[in-house]
Amino acid sequence: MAYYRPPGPAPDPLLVRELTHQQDALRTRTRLEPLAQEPQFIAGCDSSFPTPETVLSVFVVLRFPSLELVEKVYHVGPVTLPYIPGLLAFREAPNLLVAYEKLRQKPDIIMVDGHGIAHPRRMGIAAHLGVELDLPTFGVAKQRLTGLYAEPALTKGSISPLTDKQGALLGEVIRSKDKVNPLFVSPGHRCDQATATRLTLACLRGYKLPEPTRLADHWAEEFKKEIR
DNA sequence: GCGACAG
DNA sequence: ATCTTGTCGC
Repeated sequence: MAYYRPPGPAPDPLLVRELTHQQDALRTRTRLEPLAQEPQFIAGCDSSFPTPETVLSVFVVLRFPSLELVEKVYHVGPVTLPYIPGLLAFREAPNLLVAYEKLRQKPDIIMVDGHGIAHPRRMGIAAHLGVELDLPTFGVAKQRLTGLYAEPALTKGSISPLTDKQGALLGEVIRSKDKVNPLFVSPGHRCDQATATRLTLACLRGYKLPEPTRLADHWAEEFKKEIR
């Protein structure tokens, strides 16, 4: 666990202010609603950094609900921003969008690794990507960014709400496997909590991570070897 | 003022 | 995210 973080270079306050504004503008375009129809294809995506200055973005598409891998693509580009809590999307989304365009089989919904509305300004990378692609998205994160919750029971399938200080629902904390740290699931764009949670559970195959994210992670590792 | 802080 | 060995528990 990251109890202590070594002090990194202080991000430019003017840049942070500007990006925060852009984030608020994007937020006005988000829509939380149930899926129009059951998905036939669900995508997973992941970002990794082969070197400090290059980002490798991966997209995988699985047939739903069989979860068989249909397609996998990647794109390597330059890193343009350091990691800043709350502004993750500005660092990873640009390159992810390029990778997305390489997909021949477009998905009906995307499971993003990171948060959806469970974000300080309700605009985590899942919501951000959803708006820019105008496609349904939801986030599945391994760590909490914001919100309060009670530890869910240690058995697979246990769920407890993630809320803000006023009690509004931000997402759900889900135990995806017995006795492993829970996942933080929240809707991004054109999706609601029930859908995000239902699809996450439907994508579990005995591992902590649901298949879209797990396979995206796996292929990111493979592609990393391939590009050297 | 102090602590928290996705990937 | 990334670096990086052995080790504890189911």
